Amino acid sequence: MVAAAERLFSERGYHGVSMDEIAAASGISKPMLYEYFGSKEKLFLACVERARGRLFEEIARAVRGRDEPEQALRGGIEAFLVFADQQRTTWAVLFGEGGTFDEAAAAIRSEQAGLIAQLLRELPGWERDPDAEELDALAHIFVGAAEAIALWALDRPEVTIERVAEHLMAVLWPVVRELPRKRMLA
Amino acid sequence: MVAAAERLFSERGYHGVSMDEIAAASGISKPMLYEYFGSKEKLFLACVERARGRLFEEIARAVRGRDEPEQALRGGIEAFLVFADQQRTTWAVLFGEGGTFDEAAAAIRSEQAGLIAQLLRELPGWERDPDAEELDALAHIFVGAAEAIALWALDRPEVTIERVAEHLMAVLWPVVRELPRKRMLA
Amino acid sequence: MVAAAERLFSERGYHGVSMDEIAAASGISKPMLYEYFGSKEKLFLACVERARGRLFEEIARAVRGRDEPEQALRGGIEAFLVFADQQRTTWAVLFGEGGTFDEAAAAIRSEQAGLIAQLLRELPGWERDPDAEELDALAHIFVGAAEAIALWALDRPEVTIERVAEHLMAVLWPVVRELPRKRMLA
Amino acid sequence: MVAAAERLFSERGYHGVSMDEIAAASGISKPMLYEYFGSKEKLFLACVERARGRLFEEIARAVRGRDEPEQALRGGIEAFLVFADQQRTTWAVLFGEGGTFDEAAAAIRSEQAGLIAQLLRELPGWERDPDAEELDALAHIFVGAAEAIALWALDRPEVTIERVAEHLMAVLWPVVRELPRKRMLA
DNA sequence: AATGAATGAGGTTTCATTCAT
DNA sequence: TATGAATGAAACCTCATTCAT
Repeated sequence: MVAAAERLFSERGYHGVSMDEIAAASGISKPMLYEYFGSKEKLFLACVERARGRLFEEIARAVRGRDEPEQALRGGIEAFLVFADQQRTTWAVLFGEGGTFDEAAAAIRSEQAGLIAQLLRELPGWERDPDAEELDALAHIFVGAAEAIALWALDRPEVTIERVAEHLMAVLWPVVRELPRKRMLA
Repeated sequence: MVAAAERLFSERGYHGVSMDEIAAASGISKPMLYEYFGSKEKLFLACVERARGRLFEEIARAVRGRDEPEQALRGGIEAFLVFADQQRTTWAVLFGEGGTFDEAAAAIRSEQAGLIAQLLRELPGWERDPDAEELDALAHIFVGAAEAIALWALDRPEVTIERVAEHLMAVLWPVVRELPRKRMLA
Repeated sequence: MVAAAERLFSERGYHGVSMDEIAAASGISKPMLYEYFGSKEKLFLACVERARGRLFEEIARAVRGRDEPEQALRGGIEAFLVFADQQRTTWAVLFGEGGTFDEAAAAIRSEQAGLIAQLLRELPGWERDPDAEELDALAHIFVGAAEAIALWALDRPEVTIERVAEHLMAVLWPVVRELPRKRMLA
Repeated sequence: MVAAAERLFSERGYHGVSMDEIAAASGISKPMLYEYFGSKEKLFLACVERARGRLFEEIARAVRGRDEPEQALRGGIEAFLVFADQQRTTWAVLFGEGGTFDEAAAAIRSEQAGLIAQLLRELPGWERDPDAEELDALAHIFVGAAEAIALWALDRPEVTIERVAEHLMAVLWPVVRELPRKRMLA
């Protein structure tokens, strides 16, 4: 039922869709939308939450299925790329609405980065204590890089998803490989 | 005159600002805004263009002022971080409006990545022919990573901008250093 | 069961309360409200009727309990003041809804004034035939004066209800005392 | 321009009139109403204010034109009665909206009673210091009595306005006449 | 007998945009 | 050239009211 809203939002943005349209596309009436979600903002957040849940699941599954860190990283990247294809607009709204969704946006970013940081922490062969700030910053960088390359790929349908993943791997893998061994900050 | 609009947009987003407010903040009347810009969309694009110009200038100046590639990279990163502090919302709107600004967004991304790619091309000591797609993809990754770390830094006022730059350097510098020497894709 | 509705209406006015709220506060479901009362208007009228009944009872009891007219008047005034404390909003709605409740409002006013007029008629020592119009007009004046002083008292919690009653007595008692003896109109 | 709104409100109550209707009746468009008044509540308050101003003027003129207190009182009463004929609904809304207009209602009541109290204070021949609370309470009683008899008169077109005024005089004049001479509270 | 779920209609408010001056 | 005044359209939201169970 929230699927229709999610599709519309991701296609035309938060302000590009009216509650009337969502109601029509959902096959229910507007007051029902309000009965269930309370407001347009909350409905949007429900869509975000749903998308976020799927994203996490898929990344986690892709990562935990592989034993080698390199394969795990590549798997996670590919899962993310597949996903980002659909949710570009939704996320840009979430992070760019100028105050309206700041709280939710921060929460999502935190959680997303938390997942990445956790994965980094679970790398085999740590020879030093992982530094929390370092892992956090890296996680955010990874996510930003992944989002950017996903966007880049959108404009280049001729580039396969595997090749896109390789571009990203070329940047991230050296970092991941060296991370357990030596501190990266001067 | 467009400065007021730029400030408002970057603070509260495209839909968070009305033409009335912009007119009031600019000290001119609404019909004048329409005389000069034609529509709200075009006014917004003018703001984006102006911001883009400044960003390019500042990054270019920061980069070209240093001889060592490592210092140049760091300088560019810092210039970007300073800038991103103010334009976060504007850019998210630009890239997330669901169709409205897609053309302009693509143009900006292209140009921005073009600048980075050009800088990479100008690295000293290339031992091979630079691959256009590779440079382009890297450039986008760099920009995405920089945007992400900038956002991360916004929530952590206790982290100095130099330290933020170092986190990013830790990821980007190895790539830049090795880039002229060997192809990164398998 | 209608008690909940009466409380809500008297607190927030006719339009300030929704049928949803009344149903929730009553512990029954909305369709039951409609089964029992038919419409919001009829439910409101039922509340008014209930309140009116209590008011009459209480005034009548207060008045008939005393033998001396002065004590009876004071008793009635105090009973009214206590009551008006709670029903202010309800009554204002009843009399001010612009057509919706005019019929019921007129009926209530009539009956209320009829009670007062009857009490005046029962004063001891009439030395002339009571004039119907005169009694009716006086009754309305008494009610209006009582409502006004009740409202005045609401804003002044430091004034005791006895003192409020005395203010009103100072105006009404001379009239009541002289009424049976001589015609008041020129 | 606010006249149309005042008429509609006084005929059908606050909730009985929509902004659409007011705009249509005023010959202007809805956004203009909002430009001028900001909200429906504020528009309603503007109507009340306008009516209040007229009421005060008319009462003051009627009262100050006569030298004898008895004539002054009668004049004020008649002015009020004429006025109340039109504003019944408006005022009932003002005083019965359950919180929305409480502040304005209190202000109006205060001012209205203040005017009456001042007139009482200006009675000739005070033989004691006027007691503020007493005057205030009396003023409110007077207003309430006047409103009630005005309402009563509405249902009885056969009763002339002069006769209505006499009914009220019969209650109020003895009080006014004795007021300067002796304290009325025990 | 009783209700969760549903809705048509209408409310206030705002906005981008344009005349008339 | 410049603007105060104006508006059509549409947004979000709520409510009294009714089915299907």
